[in-house]
Amino acid sequence: MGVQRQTKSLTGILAAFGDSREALSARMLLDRLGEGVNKTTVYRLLDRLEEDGIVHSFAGEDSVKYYARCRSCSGPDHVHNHPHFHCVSCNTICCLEQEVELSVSGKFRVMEAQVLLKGQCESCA
Amino acid sequence: MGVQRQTKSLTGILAAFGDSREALSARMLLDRLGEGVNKTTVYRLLDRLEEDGIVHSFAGEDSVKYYARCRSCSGPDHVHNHPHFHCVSCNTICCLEQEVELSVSGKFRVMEAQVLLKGQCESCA
DNA sequence: TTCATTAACGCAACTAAGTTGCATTAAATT
DNA sequence: AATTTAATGCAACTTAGTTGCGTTAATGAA
Repeated sequence: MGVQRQTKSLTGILAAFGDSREALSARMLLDRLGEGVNKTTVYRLLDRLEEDGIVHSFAGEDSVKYYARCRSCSGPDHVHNHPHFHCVSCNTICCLEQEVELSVSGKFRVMEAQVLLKGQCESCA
Repeated sequence: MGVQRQTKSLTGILAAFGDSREALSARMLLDRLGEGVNKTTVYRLLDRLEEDGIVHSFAGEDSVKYYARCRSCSGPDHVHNHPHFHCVSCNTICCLEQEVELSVSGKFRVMEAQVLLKGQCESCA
C-alpha cells in the first residue's frame, strides 16, 4: 500500500513531474520545490509512488537514483524496458517511448533490461 | 597519466579482478583485500586504472559504481557498449562479450549505450 | 461539523559511498 | 646510495539516502 492521502507534498511532487518525460532525482525535486517539502518526505513519497507504479526509477550514470512518471510503461505487466536518454548538452534525462529489443545469446535468462543512452537530444542535436 | 608505479595495492586490486569478467565495487575490493589496502587508495587506483583503459565502470542497479577489467572492450576506439549482467540468484555482475545493437529512431544522436540486464546467469539458470 | 484514527510529516541523528588535503612512504631512476 | 615524486594512509569532509520518534493533518465515521 503506497500513497493513501492527498497531501501538499504529494501534489507538489506530481506537479514537478508535470506531464513531461523528464527524470528527476530527489535532489532536483528538493531544489525545485524549495521550502515546500522536506527531504525525508520526498524520499518516502518517491518510494510509495514507485510501489504504486506511478513512477519508476533507475540509476543514472552518476550513480544517483532518478525517477520518472510512468507513461508508455504502464501496460498490463508494467515493464519498464524503455531506454532512458541522458543529453550531455542540456544535461536532462528523459524516457524514450520506443521499447528496446535486444537479443542476448547463450543460456542467460534475462528478466529485465535497463538501457541508458548518452548523447544529444532532439533539441540539442 | 594514470598508474605509473608497481605498488602492492595495485597488484592486489588487479589480482582481485583476476582473469574473470566479474564487476566489483570499491567496497567489494576492500572486503576481499582486507587489511592490505586503504579505502582512499582503492578509489584512487580505480580512477587511474579507468583513465588508462585498464578497467571500465558503470552504475549498478543499487546506484553503486562497479568496475570490471576491460577485455573484449579493448578495441581501437575502446567503446564499452557491451551489456552487463546482474544475476539475481548469485548476485554477481559481469560483462557479456557480445555487443548490443539497438536502434533508436528519431533525431537523437546516441553516443554511448549502457545496458544493464537482470536475470539468471548460466550457472544459476 | 466535530471527532477519532492513523497516514504522512519534520526533525535530528545516522549509515554508506565517495572525495580532499596533507604529511609520510616507497617505487623508480640516476 | 641518493634523489625524485608517484602513491599511500589518515582524518576530516561531502552527498545520497535511511531510520526512529514525536507531532500534524487528511480522511471517514458519528
